[in-house]
Amino acid sequence: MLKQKTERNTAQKSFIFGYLKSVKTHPTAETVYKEVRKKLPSISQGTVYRVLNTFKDKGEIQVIDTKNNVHFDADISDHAHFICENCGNVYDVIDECSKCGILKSKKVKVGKINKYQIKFYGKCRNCLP
Amino acid sequence: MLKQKTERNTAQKSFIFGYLKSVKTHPTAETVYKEVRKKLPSISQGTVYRVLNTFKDKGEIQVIDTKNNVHFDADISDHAHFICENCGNVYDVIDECSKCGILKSKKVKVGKINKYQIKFYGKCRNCLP
DNA sequence: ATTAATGCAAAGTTTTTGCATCCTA
DNA sequence: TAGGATGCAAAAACTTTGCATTAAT
Repeated sequence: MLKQKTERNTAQKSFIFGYLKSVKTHPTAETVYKEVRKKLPSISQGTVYRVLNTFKDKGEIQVIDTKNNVHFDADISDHAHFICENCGNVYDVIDECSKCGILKSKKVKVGKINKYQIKFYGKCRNCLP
Repeated sequence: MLKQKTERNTAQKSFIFGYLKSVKTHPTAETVYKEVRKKLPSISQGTVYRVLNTFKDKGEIQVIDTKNNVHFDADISDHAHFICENCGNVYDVIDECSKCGILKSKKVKVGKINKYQIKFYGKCRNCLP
């Protein structure tokens, strides 16, 4: 019988997850590192990457890849993002997609859908002329 | 008056674009390199990356980021992908989303949509039990 | 002939990882 | 006090870039 690893709570994990939960800005790993380091100066980049990957693998956070960066989001509800092609900011656009039947039914021909992510690209209101 | 750069046609560009157009498998940069090299043994990785980026910037191909890889797709119509969480394969699921009014209207509150990309995650039929 | 594009290799960027140490349970 | 997690730094992985050369127009 294999021994079960028991996960431990650490300040690093708490601060990282707490920070991600507190913002709606979809920060990058580097931003997470910089922000968390303000409260926990000893934290290392390696730990930030390790913890973010662990959360991702457990499905507790989701990842949004854009042209230039990898963003993290502690809101794991199926939802959409709007990525400004000008400034690169990532915005939530949850409501606008809630009526799509296809997404709700979660069935497609190629397989069984577990989750989905929609990305809209365009110019955000800050960057429109 | 500034001089206008005129783009030139090269075998490298033709083979890369032709290969991307010929497949429905959403290959990675490395796969593009390996495949094109079969026909054009002298091509370099740097050129592959440079050409792929140029096509991307011109909007002639699109990029699909997944957990483990960056995939390229010469089909630039707004469409959805299904990413198998088991084998990592990327499939097109165009038809299933064509009825979503939100996507068609291309308007959201945060800005003006130029294009969109939907990613479904799950297990493909090959990987279902 | 010009000069855009390539091949090559070096450099840059981002992320992962080995290991000694620390600290949670 | 056992072993999971961290900090550190080195390494890996991936992508970009400078430059001499090639080749498209």
